[in-house]
Amino acid sequence: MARKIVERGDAIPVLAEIFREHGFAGASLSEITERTGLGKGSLYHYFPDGKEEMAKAVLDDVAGWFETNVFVPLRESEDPDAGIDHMFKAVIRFFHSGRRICLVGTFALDDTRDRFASEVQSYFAAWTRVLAAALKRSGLNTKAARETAEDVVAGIQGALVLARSQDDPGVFTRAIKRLHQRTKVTHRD
Amino acid sequence: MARKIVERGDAIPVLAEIFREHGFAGASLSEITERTGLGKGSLYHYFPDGKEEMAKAVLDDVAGWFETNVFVPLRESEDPDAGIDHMFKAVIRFFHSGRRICLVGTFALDDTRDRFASEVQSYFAAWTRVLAAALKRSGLNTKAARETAEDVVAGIQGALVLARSQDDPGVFTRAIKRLHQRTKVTHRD
DNA sequence: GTCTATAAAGCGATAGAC
DNA sequence: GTCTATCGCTTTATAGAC
Repeated sequence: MARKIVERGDAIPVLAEIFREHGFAGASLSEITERTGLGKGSLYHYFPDGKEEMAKAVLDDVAGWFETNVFVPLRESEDPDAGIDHMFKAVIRFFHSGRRICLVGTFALDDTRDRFASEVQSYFAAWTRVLAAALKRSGLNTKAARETAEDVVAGIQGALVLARSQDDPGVFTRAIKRLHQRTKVTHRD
Repeated sequence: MARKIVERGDAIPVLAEIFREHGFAGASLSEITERTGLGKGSLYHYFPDGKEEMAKAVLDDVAGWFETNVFVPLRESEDPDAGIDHMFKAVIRFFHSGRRICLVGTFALDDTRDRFASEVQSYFAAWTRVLAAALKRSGLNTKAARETAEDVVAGIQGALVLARSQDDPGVFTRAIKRLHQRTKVTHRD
């Protein structure tokens, strides 16, 4: 079951899942040693600053994933709509169709945000900015593009909350479909 | 500064704020005794089951607030749009214009949800259901009403996440305005 | 690099005096 | 009802052998 941890990087996905499940405060080193299979010695060898450094590494990893799988396609697709299609597909995959929550979103809500303020801030700022640029290229004016981008990014976060509250991933996938649809409709006002 | 705690009910708002700031796992009894001004003796006298009972009391209080200030107006306004207007005003007030996060939303995201599954579930289910009924009365068909209600409730949650991530309440208030607008526009498809 | 042992502090919760 | 003292446990983190 548990994949072998042979280097620092192998631990990151496991750490990410633990932080998602328990939040930063609720994630304990004892569970981390258990699920990574690394003793405290190894853990502090790889992450000298302990839990905080582990969370930073996870946030870095998430940022990298979004850069590669969401932002680059959004920026570089010749057809902006294709980039947006790609984003929604990546988002569904990343959040396991609504069964997995957004780590950065959880961190944003409680006082964990203050610990990782710049990481949390730039994750959502980058996402909104890059999506707005794609929407603008697809024909929206500057204001409509920014507003729609905020609505979509917030809508995704809210859909994750709602889906988990109902223990029903369908809430997420249906919300995503509607958000996707809204990016295709030309502004009418 | 700190209001005097003379009975159990007086402690609830303080507890609510502490859980909002730190989440369930991050809220410590030492901070709770400090900020409520109640010693552990009094605390366990009022809440024999400790932290879990405190959180339950807070969730109860939140549910009651929404029942009175959101659900009743949504159900009983002769003009459904007036009820919806009332809801958005109440929401802005409750979440301090985006400076305060949703306790139930935070609880929904990590494993705290499992502890308070039914409270978390019914909070969002009730909100969505009552709002959908109002939207239907205002002219939307059943499906559109349910979808719009989900989009609005999720949109509010997401806007809280986004606003806090950017440390900018304006993100919340602007998103609320757009969500409110969407409930007024007749369905066009 | 990885382990075990351990430190020092904080945790939630309880007991019992008043 | 409120307090202090304390229990037993877990926490993060460190030290030092291998």
